[in-house]
Amino acid sequence: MRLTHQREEILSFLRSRRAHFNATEIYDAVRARIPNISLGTVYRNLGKLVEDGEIITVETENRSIYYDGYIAPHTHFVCNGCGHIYDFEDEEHSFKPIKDQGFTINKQRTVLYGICTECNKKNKK
Amino acid sequence: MRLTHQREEILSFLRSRRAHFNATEIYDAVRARIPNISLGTVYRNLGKLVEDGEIITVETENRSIYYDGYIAPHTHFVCNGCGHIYDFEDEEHSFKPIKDQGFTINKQRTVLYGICTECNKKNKK
DNA sequence: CTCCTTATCAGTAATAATTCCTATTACTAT
DNA sequence: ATAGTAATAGGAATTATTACTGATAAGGAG
Repeated sequence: MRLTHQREEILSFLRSRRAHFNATEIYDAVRARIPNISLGTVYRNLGKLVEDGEIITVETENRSIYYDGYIAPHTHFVCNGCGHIYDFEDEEHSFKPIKDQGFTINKQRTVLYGICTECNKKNKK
Repeated sequence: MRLTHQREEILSFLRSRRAHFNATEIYDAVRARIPNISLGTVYRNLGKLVEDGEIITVETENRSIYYDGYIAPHTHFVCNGCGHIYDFEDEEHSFKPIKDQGFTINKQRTVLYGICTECNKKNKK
């Protein structure tokens, strides 16, 4: 995998921010540094970076896929009030019964939905 | 919420099969019984049924949303070999640290990805 | 440093999934 | 029966993502 300028910018953007972005948001952010980058390039590189394990995807009930430069296993919380995605430590999961049946687990995703602390405070007022 | 013929057929189809279907598959299945039902109607009713808690959605790394008539909390396993989605019991999760911070959790989704027992067997041959 | 191969690029067209719109029909309560 | 509301079929529109094409540039060999 060649380390192109475009790929470098996309990866460093995702690594520099502990947040979750969809392809369009990444496109807009990277365009500030590479004005004529195309959306197709963003998608292609995001795909390659995921394949390579440099970043991960977060699938939620929202329509678009979010990309995350923080790749250690963790749980996501989507706030249905403000839409923000929060990171939390994973609780212990062994998935032993599943593995014992002969299933190979390569990837694990947990997404919680609800209302975050901030939005809960606002609602009380 | 009116229990229309269309809504009834969609719901009973999902309840009768312990499997996971996307909107097009449900459309095709229900069309066998209501030939002139429209895809828009299928989507609208799926949305209402989800809102009402009669069915749940499963978001995966595949592009389309899957709908599930089995609403008790459970974990999904997506096989990257055959594409089949399996159901498993949830392990115990308290999410206590998250709740203690003032977050309200309304919904929890865990999706595992890997290779199922059947596909593992086939690969060995 | 220069050449060469080939992955990658920008730009654009195509596809797929989902949502929206409009005229019409069905149900409910008066 | 009538008015008012909710749901429908059918199709158009939107959104997210992928595929295609000729041009460009990354990285290795000499």
